[in-house]
Amino acid sequence: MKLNTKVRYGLRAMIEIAKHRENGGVLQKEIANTQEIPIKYLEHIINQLKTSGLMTNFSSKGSGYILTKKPNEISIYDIYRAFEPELAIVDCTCEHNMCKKSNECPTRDYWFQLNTKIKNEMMQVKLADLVTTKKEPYN
Amino acid sequence: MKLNTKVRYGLRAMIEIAKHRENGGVLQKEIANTQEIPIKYLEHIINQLKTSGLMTNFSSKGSGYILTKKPNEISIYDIYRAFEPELAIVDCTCEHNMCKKSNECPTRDYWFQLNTKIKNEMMQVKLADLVTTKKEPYN
DNA sequence: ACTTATCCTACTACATTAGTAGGATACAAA
DNA sequence: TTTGTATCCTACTAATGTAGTAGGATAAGT
Repeated sequence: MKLNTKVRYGLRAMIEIAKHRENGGVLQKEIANTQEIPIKYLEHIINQLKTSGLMTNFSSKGSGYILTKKPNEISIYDIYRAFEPELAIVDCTCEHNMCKKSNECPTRDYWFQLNTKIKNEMMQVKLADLVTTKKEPYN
Repeated sequence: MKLNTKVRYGLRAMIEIAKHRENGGVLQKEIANTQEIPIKYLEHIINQLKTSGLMTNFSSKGSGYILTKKPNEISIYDIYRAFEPELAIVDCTCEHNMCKKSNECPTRDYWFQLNTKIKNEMMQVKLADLVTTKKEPYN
Protein backbone atom coordinates (compact mmCIF):
# COMPACT_ATOMS: atom_id res chain seq x y z
CA MET A 1 0.00 0.00 0.00
CA LYS A 2 2.62 2.51 -1.04
CA LEU A 3 2.54 5.23 -3.64
CA ASN A 4 5.50 5.09 -5.96
CA THR A 5 7.80 8.01 -6.62
CA LYS A 6 6.36 8.66 -10.06
CA VAL A 7 2.99 9.55 -8.61
CA ARG A 8 4.52 11.57 -5.77
CA TYR A 9 7.01 13.40 -7.98
CA GLY A 10 4.31 13.79 -10.60
CA LEU A 11 2.04 15.60 -8.17
CA ARG A 12 4.88 17.86 -7.09
CA ALA A 13 5.71 18.61 -10.73
CA MET A 14 2.08 19.48 -11.39
CA ILE A 15 2.06 21.80 -8.37
CA GLU A 16 5.16 23.51 -9.70
CA ILE A 17 3.60 23.94 -13.13
CA ALA A 18 0.41 25.26 -11.55
CA LYS A 19 2.38 27.84 -9.58
CA HIS A 20 3.68 29.29 -12.86
CA ARG A 21 0.26 29.72 -14.44
CA GLU A 22 0.58 33.53 -14.48
CA ASN A 23 4.03 33.73 -16.03
CA GLY A 24 3.47 31.27 -18.85
CA GLY A 25 5.22 28.02 -18.19
CA VAL A 26 8.10 26.45 -16.36
CA LEU A 27 11.11 24.48 -17.58
CA GLN A 28 12.13 20.96 -16.58
CA LYS A 29 15.22 22.36 -14.95
CA GLU A 30 13.22 24.69 -12.71
CA ILE A 31 10.85 21.93 -11.68
CA ALA A 32 13.76 19.63 -10.94
CA ASN A 33 15.56 22.29 -8.90
CA THR A 34 12.73 23.59 -6.79
CA GLN A 35 11.10 20.21 -6.24
CA GLU A 36 14.42 18.40 -5.88
CA ILE A 37 13.66 15.68 -8.38
CA PRO A 38 16.52 14.11 -10.44
CA ILE A 39 16.13 15.82 -13.81
CA LYS A 40 16.73 12.68 -15.85
CA TYR A 41 14.01 10.92 -13.90
CA LEU A 42 11.73 13.93 -14.14
CA GLU A 43 11.93 13.60 -17.93
CA HIS A 44 10.01 10.32 -17.77
CA ILE A 45 7.49 11.76 -15.37
CA ILE A 46 6.89 14.80 -17.54
CA ASN A 47 6.58 12.56 -20.56
CA GLN A 48 3.81 10.57 -18.85
CA LEU A 49 2.05 13.72 -17.68
CA LYS A 50 2.12 15.03 -21.24
CA THR A 51 0.87 11.75 -22.69
CA SER A 52 -2.00 11.75 -20.23
CA GLY A 53 -3.04 15.17 -21.48
CA LEU A 54 -2.79 16.97 -18.14
CA MET A 55 -0.17 19.39 -19.36
CA THR A 56 1.74 20.30 -22.48
CA ASN A 57 4.30 22.63 -23.99
CA PHE A 58 4.37 24.57 -27.23
CA SER A 59 7.92 24.04 -28.32
CA SER A 60 10.52 21.38 -27.84
CA LYS A 61 12.73 24.02 -26.32
CA GLY A 62 12.31 26.81 -23.84
CA SER A 63 8.59 27.50 -23.91
CA GLY A 64 7.97 25.79 -20.61
CA TYR A 65 5.23 23.43 -19.50
CA ILE A 66 1.69 24.59 -18.83
CA LEU A 67 -1.47 22.92 -17.58
CA THR A 68 -4.13 22.04 -20.12
CA LYS A 69 -6.90 22.61 -17.56
CA LYS A 70 -7.46 24.85 -14.58
CA PRO A 71 -5.99 23.58 -11.29
CA ASN A 72 -9.47 23.22 -9.81
CA GLU A 73 -10.40 20.92 -12.70
CA ILE A 74 -7.55 18.49 -12.14
CA SER A 75 -8.03 15.95 -9.37
CA ILE A 76 -5.32 14.06 -7.55
CA TYR A 77 -6.79 10.94 -9.08
CA ASP A 78 -6.29 12.41 -12.57
CA ILE A 79 -2.62 12.78 -11.75
CA TYR A 80 -2.49 9.30 -10.24
CA ARG A 81 -3.91 7.90 -13.47
CA ALA A 82 -1.17 9.50 -15.50
CA PHE A 83 1.11 6.87 -13.99
CA GLU A 84 -1.17 3.96 -13.14
CA PRO A 85 -3.96 2.49 -15.26
CA GLU A 86 -6.41 2.74 -12.34
CA LEU A 87 -6.55 2.44 -8.59
CA ALA A 88 -6.91 -1.25 -7.71
CA ILE A 89 -5.66 -2.13 -4.23
CA VAL A 90 -6.29 -5.78 -5.03
CA ASP A 91 -6.44 -7.23 -8.51
CA CYS A 92 -9.88 -8.76 -8.10
CA THR A 93 -11.41 -5.36 -7.38
CA CYS A 94 -10.77 -4.68 -11.03
CA GLU A 95 -13.97 -5.56 -12.79
CA HIS A 96 -12.02 -6.79 -15.80
CA ASN A 97 -10.50 -9.51 -13.68
CA MET A 98 -13.29 -11.09 -11.68
CA CYS A 99 -12.38 -14.40 -10.22
CA LYS A 100 -14.93 -17.21 -10.44
CA LYS A 101 -15.37 -17.36 -6.67
CA SER A 102 -16.08 -13.66 -6.30
CA ASN A 103 -19.75 -14.10 -5.42
CA GLU A 104 -18.85 -16.24 -2.42
CA CYS A 105 -15.82 -14.20 -1.40
CA PRO A 106 -16.50 -11.88 1.57
CA THR A 107 -13.15 -10.16 1.25
CA ARG A 108 -13.74 -9.08 -2.30
CA ASP A 109 -16.63 -6.80 -1.35
CA TYR A 110 -14.68 -5.28 1.47
CA TRP A 111 -11.58 -4.51 -0.58
CA PHE A 112 -13.75 -3.18 -3.37
CA GLN A 113 -15.54 -0.78 -1.06
CA LEU A 114 -12.29 0.40 0.44
CA ASN A 115 -10.88 0.87 -3.04
CA THR A 116 -13.87 3.00 -4.04
CA LYS A 117 -13.53 5.18 -0.96
CA ILE A 118 -9.87 5.84 -1.63
CA LYS A 119 -10.59 6.60 -5.26
CA ASN A 120 -13.39 9.00 -4.31
CA GLU A 121 -11.15 10.82 -1.88
CA MET A 122 -8.55 11.27 -4.60
CA MET A 123 -11.17 12.49 -7.07
CA GLN A 124 -12.62 15.06 -4.69
CA VAL A 125 -9.36 16.85 -3.97
CA LYS A 126 -8.07 19.06 -6.77
CA LEU A 127 -4.65 20.30 -7.67
CA ALA A 128 -5.85 23.80 -6.76
CA ASP A 129 -6.33 22.69 -3.16
CA LEU A 130 -2.62 21.91 -2.89
CA VAL A 131 -1.37 24.97 -4.75
CA THR A 132 -3.09 27.53 -2.54
CA THR A 133 -1.73 28.05 0.94
CA LYS A 134 -1.29 24.81 2.78
CA LYS A 135 -2.96 26.34 5.83
CA GLU A 136 -6.36 25.79 4.17
CA PRO A 137 -7.84 22.45 5.18
CA TYR A 138 -8.63 20.21 2.24
CA ASN A 139 -12.09 19.19 3.30
CA MET B 1 -1.10 1.12 -3.99
CA LYS B 2 -1.60 -2.63 -3.90
CA LEU B 3 -2.20 -4.94 -0.99
CA ASN B 4 0.16 -7.89 -1.01
CA THR B 5 -0.96 -11.50 -0.87
CA LYS B 6 0.08 -11.92 2.75
CA VAL B 7 -2.47 -9.38 3.91
CA ARG B 8 -5.15 -10.74 1.59
CA TYR B 9 -4.51 -14.39 2.40
CA GLY B 10 -4.11 -13.43 6.05
CA LEU B 11 -7.58 -11.92 6.14
CA ARG B 12 -9.04 -15.00 4.46
CA ALA B 13 -7.24 -17.24 6.93
CA MET B 14 -8.64 -15.22 9.82
CA ILE B 15 -12.14 -15.50 8.36
CA GLU B 16 -11.72 -19.25 8.13
CA ILE B 17 -10.54 -19.45 11.74
CA ALA B 18 -13.44 -17.25 12.85
CA LYS B 19 -15.91 -19.54 11.08
CA HIS B 20 -14.70 -22.43 13.28
CA ARG B 21 -15.18 -20.60 16.58
CA GLU B 22 -17.92 -22.99 17.70
CA ASN B 23 -16.11 -26.24 16.93
CA GLY B 24 -12.78 -25.34 18.52
CA GLY B 25 -10.18 -24.67 15.95
CA VAL B 26 -9.16 -25.32 12.39
CA LEU B 27 -6.04 -26.92 10.93
CA GLN B 28 -3.66 -25.38 8.41
CA LYS B 29 -4.70 -27.95 5.87
CA GLU B 30 -8.37 -27.02 6.14
CA ILE B 31 -7.60 -23.32 5.80
CA ALA B 32 -5.40 -23.99 2.81
CA ASN B 33 -8.01 -26.17 1.14
CA THR B 34 -11.11 -24.06 1.63
CA GLN B 35 -9.38 -20.75 1.03
CA GLU B 36 -7.18 -22.10 -1.75
CA ILE B 37 -3.92 -20.82 -0.37
CA PRO B 38 -0.66 -22.80 -0.99
CA ILE B 39 -0.13 -24.57 2.32
CA LYS B 40 3.60 -23.93 2.45
CA TYR B 41 2.97 -20.24 1.98
CA LEU B 42 0.12 -20.29 4.47
CA GLU B 43 2.61 -21.52 7.06
CA HIS B 44 4.40 -18.16 6.96
CA ILE B 45 1.15 -16.27 7.10
CA ILE B 46 -0.09 -18.25 10.09
CA ASN B 47 3.25 -17.74 11.78
CA GLN B 48 2.91 -13.97 11.43
CA LEU B 49 -0.67 -14.02 12.63
CA LYS B 50 0.41 -16.00 15.69
CA THR B 51 3.34 -13.68 16.39
CA SER B 52 1.03 -10.69 16.19
CA GLY B 53 -1.16 -12.24 18.87
CA LEU B 54 -4.36 -12.34 16.83
CA MET B 55 -4.67 -16.10 17.04
CA THR B 56 -2.98 -19.08 18.57
CA ASN B 57 -3.05 -22.83 18.98
CA PHE B 58 -2.64 -25.06 22.02
CA SER B 59 -0.50 -27.81 20.61
CA SER B 60 2.05 -28.15 17.87
CA LYS B 61 -0.17 -30.78 16.35
CA GLY B 62 -3.82 -31.22 15.71
CA SER B 63 -5.46 -28.80 18.14
CA GLY B 64 -6.24 -26.29 15.43
CA TYR B 65 -5.97 -22.52 15.39
CA ILE B 66 -8.31 -20.26 17.32
CA LEU B 67 -8.78 -16.52 17.63
CA THR B 68 -7.48 -14.84 20.79
CA LYS B 69 -10.23 -12.21 20.65
CA LYS B 70 -13.81 -12.06 19.48
CA PRO B 71 -14.29 -11.36 15.76
CA ASN B 72 -15.95 -8.03 16.53
CA GLU B 73 -12.85 -6.98 18.46
CA ILE B 74 -10.45 -7.60 15.58
CA SER B 75 -10.28 -4.89 12.93
CA ILE B 76 -9.06 -5.26 9.38
CA TYR B 77 -6.27 -2.91 10.34
CA ASP B 78 -5.22 -5.27 13.15
CA ILE B 79 -4.83 -7.98 10.55
CA TYR B 80 -3.02 -5.62 8.20
CA ARG B 81 -0.54 -4.83 10.96
CA ALA B 82 0.25 -8.48 11.44
CA PHE B 83 2.08 -8.22 8.11
CA GLU B 84 3.08 -4.58 7.83
CA PRO B 85 4.54 -2.32 10.53
CA GLU B 86 1.92 0.35 9.84
CA LEU B 87 -0.05 1.86 7.00
CA ALA B 88 2.14 4.49 5.32
CA ILE B 89 1.20 5.20 1.72
CA VAL B 90 4.23 7.46 1.47
CA ASP B 91 7.29 7.22 3.68
CA CYS B 92 7.15 10.81 4.87
CA THR B 93 3.68 10.30 6.31
CA CYS B 94 5.42 8.21 8.91
CA GLU B 95 6.05 10.55 11.81
CA HIS B 96 9.31 8.78 12.58
CA ASN B 97 10.65 9.83 9.23
CA MET B 98 9.84 13.51 8.80
CA CYS B 99 11.83 15.15 6.08
CA LYS B 100 13.26 18.59 6.81
CA LYS B 101 11.09 20.26 4.18
CA SER B 102 7.85 18.84 5.51
CA ASN B 103 6.53 22.15 6.81
CA GLU B 104 6.75 23.68 3.34
CA CYS B 105 5.54 20.57 1.49
CA PRO B 106 1.88 20.81 0.40
CA THR B 107 1.80 17.19 -0.73
CA ARG B 108 2.83 15.85 2.65
CA ASP B 109 -0.33 17.09 4.33
CA TYR B 110 -2.50 15.69 1.59
CA TRP B 111 -0.95 12.23 1.60
CA PHE B 112 -1.02 12.20 5.38
CA GLN B 113 -4.73 12.98 5.46
CA LEU B 114 -5.49 10.33 2.86
CA ASN B 115 -3.38 7.86 4.82
CA THR B 116 -5.35 8.61 7.98
CA LYS B 117 -8.67 8.14 6.21
CA ILE B 118 -7.64 4.76 4.82
CA LYS B 119 -6.35 3.69 8.21
CA ASN B 120 -9.59 4.77 9.91
CA GLU B 121 -11.67 2.85 7.41
CA MET B 122 -9.65 -0.26 8.10
CA MET B 123 -9.95 0.20 11.85
CA GLN B 124 -13.72 0.64 11.76
CA VAL B 125 -14.48 -2.60 9.96
CA LYS B 126 -14.13 -5.74 12.05
CA LEU B 127 -13.51 -9.33 11.18
CA ALA B 128 -17.05 -10.09 12.36
CA ASP B 129 -18.43 -7.91 9.56
CA LEU B 130 -16.84 -10.19 6.98
CA VAL B 131 -17.70 -13.48 8.67
CA THR B 132 -21.43 -12.88 8.88
CA THR B 133 -23.40 -13.08 5.65
CA LYS B 134 -21.87 -10.99 2.95
CA LYS B 135 -25.28 -9.56 2.10
CA GLU B 136 -24.99 -7.25 5.13
CA PRO B 137 -23.53 -3.87 4.13
CA TYR B 138 -20.36 -2.99 6.02
CA ASN B 139 -21.26 0.61 6.81
C1' DA C 1 27.04 27.79 -35.84
C1' DC C 2 26.42 27.01 -31.22
C1' DT C 3 24.06 26.14 -27.19
C1' DT C 4 20.75 24.00 -24.71
C1' DA C 5 15.88 22.19 -23.85
C1' DT C 6 13.49 18.49 -24.92
C1' DC C 7 12.69 13.86 -26.72
C1' DC C 8 13.48 8.95 -27.09
C1' DT C 9 15.24 4.31 -26.32
C1' DA C 10 17.78 1.42 -23.73
C1' DC C 11 19.99 -0.22 -19.67
C1' DT C 12 20.63 -1.46 -14.61
C1' DA C 13 21.21 -2.08 -9.46
C1' DC C 14 18.40 -3.07 -5.90
C1' DA C 15 14.35 -4.45 -3.31
C1' DT C 16 10.12 -6.74 -2.95
C1' DT C 17 6.91 -10.38 -3.85
C1' DA C 18 5.18 -14.77 -3.89
C1' DG C 19 6.22 -18.37 -3.24
C1' DT C 20 9.30 -23.47 -2.59
C1' DA C 21 12.38 -26.72 -0.26
C1' DG C 22 13.82 -29.43 3.32
C1' DG C 23 14.54 -30.77 7.61
C1' DA C 24 13.50 -30.54 12.84
C1' DT C 25 10.24 -31.05 16.37
C1' DA C 26 6.02 -32.39 18.81
C1' DC C 27 2.47 -35.31 19.70
C1' DA C 28 -1.26 -38.75 19.00
C1' DA C 29 -2.59 -43.21 17.72
C1' DA C 30 -1.46 -47.91 16.61
C1' DT D 1 7.70 -47.63 20.66
C1' DT D 2 7.23 -46.77 16.24
C1' DT D 3 5.06 -44.28 12.90
C1' DG D 4 2.32 -40.81 10.78
C1' DT D 5 1.46 -36.22 10.40
C1' DA D 6 0.80 -31.29 12.05
C1' DT D 7 3.51 -27.75 13.01
C1' DC D 8 7.79 -25.11 13.25
C1' DC D 9 11.95 -23.02 11.44
C1' DT D 10 15.53 -21.46 8.28
C1' DA D 11 17.03 -20.86 3.91
C1' DC D 12 16.58 -20.23 -0.96
C1' DT D 13 14.75 -18.37 -5.53
C1' DA D 14 12.41 -16.80 -9.93
C1' DA D 15 10.00 -13.09 -11.45
C1' DT D 16 8.67 -8.48 -11.18
C1' DG D 17 8.73 -3.73 -9.99
C1' DT D 18 11.18 0.47 -8.51
C1' DA D 19 13.97 4.24 -9.02
C1' DG D 20 16.63 5.69 -11.30
C1' DT D 21 21.04 6.55 -15.19
C1' DA D 22 23.15 6.85 -19.87
C1' DG D 23 23.55 8.49 -24.30
C1' DG D 24 22.31 10.13 -28.36
C1' DA D 25 18.77 12.51 -31.57
C1' DT D 26 16.06 16.39 -32.48
C1' DA D 27 14.45 21.07 -32.32
C1' DA D 28 14.76 25.78 -31.66
C1' DG D 29 16.41 30.24 -29.78
C1' DT D 30 20.55 33.64 -30.11
